[in-house]
Amino acid sequence: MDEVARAAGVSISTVSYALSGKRPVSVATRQRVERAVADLGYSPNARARMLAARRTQIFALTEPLRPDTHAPTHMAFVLAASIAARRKEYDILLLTEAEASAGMQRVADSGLVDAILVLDVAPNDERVGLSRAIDTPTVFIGVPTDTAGLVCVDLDFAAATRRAVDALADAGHTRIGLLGHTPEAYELSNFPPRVRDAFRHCSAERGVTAQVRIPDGPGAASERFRRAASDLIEGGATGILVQGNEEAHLSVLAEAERRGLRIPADLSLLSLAATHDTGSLPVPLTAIPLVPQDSCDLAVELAARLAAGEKVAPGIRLIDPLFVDRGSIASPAASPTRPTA
Amino acid sequence: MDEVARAAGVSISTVSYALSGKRPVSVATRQRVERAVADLGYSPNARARMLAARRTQIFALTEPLRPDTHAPTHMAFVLAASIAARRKEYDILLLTEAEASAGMQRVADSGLVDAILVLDVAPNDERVGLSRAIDTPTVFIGVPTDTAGLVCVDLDFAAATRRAVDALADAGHTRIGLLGHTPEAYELSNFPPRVRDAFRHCSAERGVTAQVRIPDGPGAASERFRRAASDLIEGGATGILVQGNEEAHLSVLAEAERRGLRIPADLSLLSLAATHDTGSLPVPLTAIPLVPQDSCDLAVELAARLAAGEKVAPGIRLIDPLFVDRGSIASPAASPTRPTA
DNA sequence: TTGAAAGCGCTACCAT
DNA sequence: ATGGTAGCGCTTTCAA
Repeated sequence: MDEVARAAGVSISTVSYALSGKRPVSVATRQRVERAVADLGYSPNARARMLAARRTQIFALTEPLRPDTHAPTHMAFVLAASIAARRKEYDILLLTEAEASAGMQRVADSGLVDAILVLDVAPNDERVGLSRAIDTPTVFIGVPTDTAGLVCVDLDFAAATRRAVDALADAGHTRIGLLGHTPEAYELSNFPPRVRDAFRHCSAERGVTAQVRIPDGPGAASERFRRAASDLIEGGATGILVQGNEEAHLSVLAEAERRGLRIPADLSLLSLAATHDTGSLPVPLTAIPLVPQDSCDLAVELAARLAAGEKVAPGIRLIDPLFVDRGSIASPAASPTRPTA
Repeated sequence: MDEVARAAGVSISTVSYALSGKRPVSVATRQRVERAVADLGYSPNARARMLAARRTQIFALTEPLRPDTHAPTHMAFVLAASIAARRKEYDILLLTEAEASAGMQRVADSGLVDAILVLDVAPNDERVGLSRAIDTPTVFIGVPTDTAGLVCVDLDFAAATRRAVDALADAGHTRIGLLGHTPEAYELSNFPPRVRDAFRHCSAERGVTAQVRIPDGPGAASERFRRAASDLIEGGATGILVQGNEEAHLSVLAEAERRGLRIPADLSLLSLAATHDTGSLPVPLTAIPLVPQDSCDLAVELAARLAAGEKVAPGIRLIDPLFVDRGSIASPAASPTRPTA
């Protein structure tokens, strides 16, 4: 930087200001600095900047990354967070230690990062308590049980579920089903219970009969999904809300095909809170998707503000659900007799 | 740190040495320092340490993360790299920008990281040229076409393939098949061609008839895999080397079941270079796996040495393949007439 | 609009 | 075995 200053015939502080723009610099001077920078191939030293500015321009992203987690979904969130962060001149440091708290504590204590983004939030997440104990601002992508004092971001699952129930009820369905998540997901993840409860609640309000079927029992995952879908259809459901990953969706479609049910003529389907592309399935599905980029954009926005020292009111920021119509919902078949396998 | 020094009644440099261990410190002093550290809840400032020590204890991990990449595999490598790095006191900074080179250039120029790990290496990867132009040490996990001057780490695919061919040939198979990767993988990834060529070469050497079948044509991925397996069996292959992800493996097993072929009595199967657990498939498969942790451990080891200023000879470090016998290989059925669908 | 200089909080060299 | 101290390469306050 010293060399740049000499080459441009200005002081070192003027170079700093010319580059950061934190102080007005005359056009002539700025150009001389820019030329010197280009000529010398100068680029500022991140380490020195970090120490002097007291910020690293790095966010930590904590994600336990258990072996059983659904990789594509997590990858989507990591990618989305990374993209959002770069837009605001931040880099992402990955924290994947077995004990999620250890890494968080470490980067907080050492001042290695300006803020922490918490992914894959469990209802009773150990990182919740820790975030209250450290000085580094923390933003949760997902909503744990106890949110006191926390900054959380998530899809508005209640609104999404209501919208989904309404879509089926509006089309005339009176018996609707929810294909649930796996039993474990109700323990480890934060939103499945919220969706289930909202589903029951909204269905009651709309006066439609609601069934929830969890994919459990023996067999491979696809078999459990298929069986769950089968049970819902047997139970009289003419419209089903499908949750889960691509495999779950494919299994439901496979079961419909097995029974010779056309979509949406014989069976209405709506994908709820999926992160994969439900438009490229064998039968494109109308969907209320969970868009990682939306959550991550907002989370990064809040993290950046907190890192800049701005006050951000604790609380839960819910993202409005998006409704993507792909024509997989219709009125239930007029005839009560429907073809079965 | 100043406070700790005063509390312990020593100089600030002694505190530094007591904590880093870079200079012998008497037991008594060390204990006084440790007490002071504990009492004051002191933890060293990472930013200051970075500037003074001229290293950040951070490795960049560049991974394009295209939407079409197989998420579970990439995730496995990211996790493995993270674990390996933490063992050596390094953190991982994720670089996933669309133009992989931009991020690499940036962290190199600013001195933000001590070394760069390159994942998902394409045969003609743009990061190869860049790595030669920057000062930051770089380690490739995968082998590009032009490796001059590079430090690369990878599974010894040639040895793995030879071992696989030998296993089938030793069991008495005279017609063996290779279930190839998808056509795109041969362009974007670096090892599929190596395996294919080694397969043909080794088969010729062993005097066994080799068929390679690429899963292409219409239909879903699983359908293409199934068809490829079917073609190999129709072609007379009594032993098949299975590559690819879990779906590919499942498809081959499904096709075998469809034809009523028992494994290994009627058909021998060997999984080659898979990153998922081939022991938990419906039929556990004998395998020569690709173990992300092995590659990442070695890569991190080399990166750490380079970061420490040690000389590391450029070149390709190949990892010895592991052979995991799960009993899915047997002698080919004595009778030339085998049941077919 | 610009410059001078005091840090930022450590590391590591030079002493003793 | 320990202490003093000069940087590391920036940012930012205070002055002009």
